[in-house]
Amino acid sequence: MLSKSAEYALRATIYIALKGSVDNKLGIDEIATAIDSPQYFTAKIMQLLTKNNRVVSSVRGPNGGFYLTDAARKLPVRAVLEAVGEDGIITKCVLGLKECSESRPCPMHEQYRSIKVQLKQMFEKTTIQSLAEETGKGKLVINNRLVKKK
Amino acid sequence: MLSKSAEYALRATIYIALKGSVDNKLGIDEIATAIDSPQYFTAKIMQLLTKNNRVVSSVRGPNGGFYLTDAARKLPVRAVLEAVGEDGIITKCVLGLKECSESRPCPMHEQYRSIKVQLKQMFEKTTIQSLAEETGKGKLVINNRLVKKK
DNA sequence: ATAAATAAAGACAAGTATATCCTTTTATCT
DNA sequence: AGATAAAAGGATATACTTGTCTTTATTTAT
Ligand code: FES
Ligand code: FES
Repeated sequence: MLSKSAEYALRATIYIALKGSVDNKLGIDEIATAIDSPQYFTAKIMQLLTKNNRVVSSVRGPNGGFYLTDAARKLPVRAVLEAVGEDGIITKCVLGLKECSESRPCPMHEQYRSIKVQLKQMFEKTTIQSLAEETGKGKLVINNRLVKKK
Repeated sequence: MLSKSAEYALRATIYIALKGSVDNKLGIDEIATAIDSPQYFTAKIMQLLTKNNRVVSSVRGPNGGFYLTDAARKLPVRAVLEAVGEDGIITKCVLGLKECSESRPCPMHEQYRSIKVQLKQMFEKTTIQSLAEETGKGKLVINNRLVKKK
């Protein structure tokens, strides 16, 4: 469905939204540990997310790290996918034809049409902030470790 | 969304269902040309589809080629995905967690739940035959060439 | 039986994604 | 100013996917 890059990018962004802030920036080691991802690879992906401050903000040096601005929190999840070059999932044809359109539909287009719309809406109407909020309040998980019992 | 292998497998299978039969077996060169796919690579994929006659049937030698049995025509599209080892799309978590379940939901699970069900149904309720029929009667396309004008 | 056609199988090449490590830059603190 | 902490950037390694080519096995037709 999504590439590893996209998966890590989404998990990392959600974690940063949940635990970080301007005065509590998160280090790459903490992030990678929290979301069960390979640290150095995740660092590379963060570079894509921070390019031009598009999604994630960062500062170097002591007490540096990653955080999200208020504006970034309002971005749709799709922004994360775009940052890692993975938004094909909401644009491409299931059968891999160059174009997906009503005027040139593939055999699965009819069946897929509505699903594609819903995928699109899921990634465009859901904001980073709303995902983080859900995660904060619930029993939602963002890594592969066992859920802690109370 | 899907791998190239899966895309070619689906396009090839649909084409064979549409144009082939026991007494009109299709050669790999014809198939690859028809669906705009690299011939040798497609041949490899056909080997996966014909393993144990799971989806596609084949015979070698003069007048040999690929075709579908009546039983195969009734298979769900999912069978093609399984043959190429690509059915993760209907089983895995969007965020790449090891498990996708109600008891251990990721932050996107709630939003994705219904889409996942629909994807599953699309691949399980649609048969190879029904796709071929749609393709046969309509203006549906299965390659990247321009649609012929009448 | 021999020849020819065709898929199957195997070996390899190229490209892309994933992962790790090392060096450089920048910011902070003393 | 100097030391230190942290991300950014670059170089490299590994694995997987995609694509090509050659050889082998099998079937059919002559
Ligand atoms: S043309 Fe294939 S999904 Fe739209
Ligand atoms: S747990 Fe992530 S989609 Fe179900």
